[in-house]
Amino acid sequence: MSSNLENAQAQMRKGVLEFCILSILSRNEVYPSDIIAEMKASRLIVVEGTLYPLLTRLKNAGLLQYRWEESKSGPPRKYYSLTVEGREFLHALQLTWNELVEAVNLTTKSETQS
Amino acid sequence: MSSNLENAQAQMRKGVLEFCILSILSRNEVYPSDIIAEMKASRLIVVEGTLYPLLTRLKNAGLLQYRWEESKSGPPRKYYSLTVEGREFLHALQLTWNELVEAVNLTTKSETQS
DNA sequence: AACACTACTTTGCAATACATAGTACTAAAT
DNA sequence: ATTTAGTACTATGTATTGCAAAGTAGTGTT
Repeated sequence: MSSNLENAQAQMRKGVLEFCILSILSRNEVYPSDIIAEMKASRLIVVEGTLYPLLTRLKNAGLLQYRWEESKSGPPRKYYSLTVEGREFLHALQLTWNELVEAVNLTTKSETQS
Repeated sequence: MSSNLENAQAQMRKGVLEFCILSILSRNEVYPSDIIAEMKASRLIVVEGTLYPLLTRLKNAGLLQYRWEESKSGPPRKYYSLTVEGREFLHALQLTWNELVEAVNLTTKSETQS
């Protein structure tokens, strides 16, 4: 059983997961392990069991596409990239994120005033 | 059926829900309708069916306390406030939020570099 | 007494992150 | 050539939790 704090912190991270993954894909065509590495470098942990189904979901929604590529060190990899629709989607999420940051700052930093 | 975009946007907001509610309670002793009004003013929507169970959960976790207060215009109200433990919890969440904003900015704004 | 308004509670559902286990391909070791 | 290790992708079950919707109850007005 995990603590309340860990739960709440995880909740926060969950909210931006999709957004971050799409952002990473908007810069590079990468395969899942690359994404995990990049997110870990930014202190945003993702694990396989989360990422693979999420990528499939985004692909089925028409936001992502992939191509197979051979690998020297194992089975072939799925290299993902954004579709046109995916780019529009990402743009909308970026706006939402900016608004959210502003809203949270309002809520958490404003003083009582009558 | 709601769109993918609405889903993703809602996910983002969910992540900060607990944090914002605790923040509001750290400034004022308020009852649930006050919280709903404040969050709506900051463009963060919460509805009764979400808020009431959440407050109960936080209270059971020892982060909140409440006292009953009579109302002129209806049934008595539960006025909530943070416990000492709740304040510590909120402080930890504030740190997490700051780190998250930084991490997201890293992930979404950094350019490809080799 | 009936109705409206406000406040709080409960129930069931849907979305989804995660742990875990499983499949499959490649390369190296024996 | 078969086994073993490493990598990549897939599938399944569970727990959390936000929300819609329906229900209960107190107060004041008509």
